[in-house]
Formats: sequence, C-alpha cells, structure tokens
Amino acid sequence: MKSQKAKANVFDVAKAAGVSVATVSRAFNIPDRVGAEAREKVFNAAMQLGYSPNPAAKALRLQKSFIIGAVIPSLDYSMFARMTHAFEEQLTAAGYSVFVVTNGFDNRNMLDAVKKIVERGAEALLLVGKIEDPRLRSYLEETQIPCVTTYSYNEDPIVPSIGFDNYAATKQAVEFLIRLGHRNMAMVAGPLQGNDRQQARMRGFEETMRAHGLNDGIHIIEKSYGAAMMQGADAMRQIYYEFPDVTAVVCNADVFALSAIAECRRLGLRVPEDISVVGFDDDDYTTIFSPALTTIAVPAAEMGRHAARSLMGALTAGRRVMSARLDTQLVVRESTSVPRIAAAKISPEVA
Amino acid sequence: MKSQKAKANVFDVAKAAGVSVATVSRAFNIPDRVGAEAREKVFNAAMQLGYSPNPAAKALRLQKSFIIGAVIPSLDYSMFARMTHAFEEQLTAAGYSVFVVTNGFDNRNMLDAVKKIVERGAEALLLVGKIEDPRLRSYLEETQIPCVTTYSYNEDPIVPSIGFDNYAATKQAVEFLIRLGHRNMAMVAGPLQGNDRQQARMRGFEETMRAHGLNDGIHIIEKSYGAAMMQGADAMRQIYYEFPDVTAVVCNADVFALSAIAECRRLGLRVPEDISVVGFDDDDYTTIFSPALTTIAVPAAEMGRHAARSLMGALTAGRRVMSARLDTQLVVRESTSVPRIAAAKISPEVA
DNA sequence: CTGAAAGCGCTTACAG
DNA sequence: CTGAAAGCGCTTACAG
Repeated sequence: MKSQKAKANVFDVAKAAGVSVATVSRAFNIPDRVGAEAREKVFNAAMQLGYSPNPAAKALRLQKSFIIGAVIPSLDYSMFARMTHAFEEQLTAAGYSVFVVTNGFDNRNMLDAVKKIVERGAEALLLVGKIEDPRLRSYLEETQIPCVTTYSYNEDPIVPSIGFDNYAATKQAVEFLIRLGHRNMAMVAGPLQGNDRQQARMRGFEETMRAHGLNDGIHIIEKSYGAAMMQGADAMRQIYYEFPDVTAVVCNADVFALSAIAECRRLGLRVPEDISVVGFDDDDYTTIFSPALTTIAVPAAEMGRHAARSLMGALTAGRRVMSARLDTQLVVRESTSVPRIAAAKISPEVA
Repeated sequence: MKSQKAKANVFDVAKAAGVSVATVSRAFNIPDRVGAEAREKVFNAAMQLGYSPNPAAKALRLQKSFIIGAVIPSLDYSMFARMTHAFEEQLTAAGYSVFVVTNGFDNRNMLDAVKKIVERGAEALLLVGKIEDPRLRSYLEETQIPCVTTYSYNEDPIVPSIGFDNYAATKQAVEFLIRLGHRNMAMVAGPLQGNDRQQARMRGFEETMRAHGLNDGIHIIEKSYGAAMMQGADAMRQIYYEFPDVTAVVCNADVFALSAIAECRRLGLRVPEDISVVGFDDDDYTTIFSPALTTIAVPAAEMGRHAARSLMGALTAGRRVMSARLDTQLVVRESTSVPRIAAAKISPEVA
C-alpha cells in the first residue's frame, strides 16, 4: 500500500514485524536460529513490503559480491556464446550473477579487462585461452582470485584450465586425412598472435605432417576474424591459385570451412571429390550444409558448466580449481574423402 | 610492498598520502575540488597501494550500482548474442557492467527473471519482446526502473521498445513472394505462446495472404526451438506430404529455413525451382549456403547499441527512454524465384 | 581547499 | 531465541 516510499529495508521490516533487525536478518539467512513465530511475522512483513535485501549492503558487509566475471573474446562466435550460456545458467541457478566482458581474440591485452571486471566486484573469473602475459599472471596470483581458463588445456600452477587439447584435436584430424591418402594440405588459421589455441593447432598440423614425412605438404594461411564469411573464401582462393596440389584443407573454425566450401563451388571445385575440407567447432549449421562438414566437436557447453561448478566450489568450499581436459571428437561427415589423383601425377600402382 | 594485506581502502590511501579520506574520495571523484598537490599525493599513494574503490561500498553509499541487466531468451541464437554483444560493449565502455540472464522464449515467465536481476542490483533493464504479463507490467511501473524492450516495436506507455516491425517485415516478404507468383505458402513459426514476435509474423503472413484473396494458401506450422536444425527439416517434410501445393515457405528463423532447404535436398526438391524458401534474421551463414538464402535482415547490433545509449541517457540525464522503430531489410538472394507450375494445373494463359 | 562525522543497509559476534 | 551495537568502505553535506 505504501506507494512512493523508496524501498523497504531491514528496519522497515523489523518495525512492521515487531522484531529487531537482527531477527529479520536471521529469519532470511539462518532461519533455524529464529523462533517459528517471529520467522512467520518477518516473512509476512517482508512480503507485504516487497522487501528484498540490498545487494550492495550485503556485499559490503559480507565482503562477498556473488558476482562472477567472464572475459571472453566475443559473443558473436557461437561456441563462446554457447559456453557463456551454460556458464551463466549454472551460476544464476546457484544465486550468482555473471558479468561478461568481451575482449577480442588477442590475449595480450586481457589484463585491462580482467582488472576492470575484478574492480567491479567479480570474485571469480572465467577466462579463455592460455594466460601468458606475465603482468596478468602476477596480478591473478597476488589477487588470489579463483579463476579458470577455458578452451586451452595446459598444466599451469596458477591458472587452472578446463579445456581441451587443441594440439591433439588437430593432430587427429590431420592423421585422419593422411590415412585417407592426403599428402598436401593447407591449414586456414585465425590470427596467431596472442592466441595459443591457434598456435597449438598450427603446431599440431605441422608436426603431424612432419612426423609422416610430409614436410613439403604444409601450408599455413593466417586469416583475421573480421567478416569471417569472407576469410574462408579468400583462403580458398589463395590455395587454389598458389597451392594447386593441396587436396585437403584444415580450417580452424567452421565458419572458415563453410565459406571455403562455398568458394570451392564458385571455383568449380567439388568437395570432397576434388578437395577435402575439415572444420573446427561443430556449429549447428555444419549438418545442414551440403556437403555436411567433417569437423572437430568441441565441448563448449560442458566447459561452461564445468567451469561454473569449479568456481563455485572454490568460492563456497575453498576447494582448489582443478584442471580438466575434456574431450573433443572428430565428427566425420561428407566433406572429406580420399584425394583425387591429380591428372599429371597418376601412377598406376596407386589407383 | 605490503604483500598479504587484504586490499587497500580509502583510509589506507589517506594515511599513506597524509590527507583525510574525504580528500582521497574527492581526488578521484571531483578532482577540481582538491589542491593539485594533495591530488598528486593521493594518486601516488593509490597507485602504490593498488587501490581501487570498493564497488559495493560505492553502490551502497551512492544508491547506484552501475549495473544494467539484460534478460534475453537465449545466447545460443546468434541474433541475441549479437545484440547482447553490442549492448555490453557500449555499456562497458561507459563504466557500466551488465548482467545477462537467459530466460527462454516464452515471455510469460519473465517476471521471475526480471525480479531476480533487479534484486541483484540492476538499475536498468534490457528485455526482449512485448511485455504483456500484467504482473510484470505493474512491477516495472511501480519500481520505476528504466527499461526498454527489443525485437518488438509497439507503442507502450510503460515499456518503450527499440525494435522493428515484425508484422511489416513478414508482410514485405510475403508480398514479394506473391508478386513472384506464389499463391500457396506455408509459414514455419517458432512457438507462438508468449512470443509476440512470432505472433506478429503469423498475422503478417495471414493477413497479407487474405488481403490478396489467397485464403486457401495459408498454412502455419509451429515448431519448437529445441534442436532447431531438426525443426526446419520436420516442417519441410510435413509440408511436402500434407501441403503438396505449397510453392513457398516463409521461415521465422534462418535456422529453420536452412534446415528446411537441407531437407528439400533429401526430398529431391530443388530450391528455388521447385520451392522457394525465405528466412528471418540474416545470420552470417546465409550467404555461404547454397542456394544463398533470401531472408529478412534484422538490426541486432543496432538494437543493442541503441538500447544501451537510451538506458544510459535515462540513468545519467533522467531522459525518458524513447521508443524507436529500426528498419529491417528483405535481402533477396538465391532461394526464391517464380513458382514452378504444378503439372496438373498448367493453364496456357499463365505461362 | 580540507577534515570530522554521519549514514547508505546489512550481518554477526556479544550479551542476555 | 532475541536485541543493541559495531563496522564493512565509501561520499558528502557541514564547518572551517
């Protein structure tokens, strides 16, 4: 009924319920330590007044904000959106709130974003990628804030990771292609600077090729993320003109792969007959594309959920955040097959 | 140097700088009202101690949290991710933080999410879709919290909207198809319950068809959002078997459209020769799909940015949030053409 | 230009 | 089981 009064606080409720503010507070936070009758009165009064505790006051008093921060490269990439979504869902259900801040793909300037979000009250952090900046590392170490990094997996004493093995995932894809008979491949990578995931995939590609003696079949094309739908096409054109012997293209993102395939169509290249293409991520779209994309499925939602649980464990039970290596999966669909035998090189024994 | 001390506060800085806490506070917030010398000392001390103001204390004292909340259906849909991204970017740059909470597509239970986010301190709100729940409406009205809803546009005295005209957008697509010669169409819609955008698009479809005397050519297929990649395919199969005369399919999401086209392939239906398909959203993927999708481009990022600015205007300058109708665009690509003339119905004059 | 002090709303020892 | 009171860290009239 009281219409214009700002907002009820503990005192208002206490007065209305005829008890002290201590009792009001206890009724909400440690109900067992309040008599049933008083508790009842408090709840009624609170309901009547539309009371809800002031989060700032609570945070100040408790030295605990119930805020968790996520610093991610971008929300525009479905995998990050998916991870963030799962993270947020899990945390919201447990009474936490999540701040998300996007920071681009270059981890070299993550420090500012992290500082900002911590200064805004985040008491735990989800990050993406390996944390290499020494200033960030020591900041995290000194500040002692529970944090976890995702998408990468590596043994790091100060920043545990809940991610997957980018190197191994790529290696698996490359070995699959080698088994199929491919000897000359190109990788379409995102910007490598400050992005350990891209770097790991590149190494996975190079070293696997080399391990199979295919030193001459290694081509790396680095593309930016802007207008991703063009980048794959650009890369494909470059491959077509500069590396005509390439029979398989390993893309570090499904968007690259799909737009590369689209470009193949324009170039008159059949996928997979003329050229095989594999992606990375396993976006939803990959299955309805034709040819359906062979790609590496990434545990995006699982990373988000797992990270959420670990961080809450750290916050509420003081548990250390444990690193976890989640699995990826090579999903073989229609965009890969045995290579065409280039006309000039047909050798009877191979047929 | 002081290593294990929790965190410096105003008193620590004041002591180190040899001034009072009032001066410390002023040095940061109203620097002109502090002598240059004192200011200097304060900044040095603060830097030394790694001081940053406690946001909870600040919020409590100022009765202002610098937190803005966004309640969106899902982050997994690229358009929402894109809007949220733009919203967040704009606000973060201005010193605000954003809480995002996802709530599913049915606005009938948005109230809880809104209450929760407000109780967590949000001082302004971005919502999605028309707010019809009377309880939510009166909550927003009483609480006087600046808020804006997106994706829908409608004159609403209590919840201004920064969105677009779903009805008109669909109407435009349908008229385009009619002009092409289509007389029998199906709409593939998301769940209509509690989703005014879907409802508006359905009305746009039905009424436009009727306005052209095509009452018999109206088919609505309602699909859920779960596993969206299946839904379009399911719908397409249903159309194929139950409404064989349909020559154009209007999908209320690109995911529906793309998976419908994929299903056409399986069904042996050529797009657009045998059947035209139009989407909604203009996802990135639509251009690399073959056929490239004719669809309705939605101003996702623009809504986010615009909403951010409006909310900040309301918060800082007390400006009322003004509704704004942003434009959509029918982007005609390859998935639409004149209809095939069903064999049984060929009439010489029409050819 | 500067400082002492009150107060934002909450929780929790401390007494009883 | 309950209450009075201190204190979390900050800002801002109010004095000077």
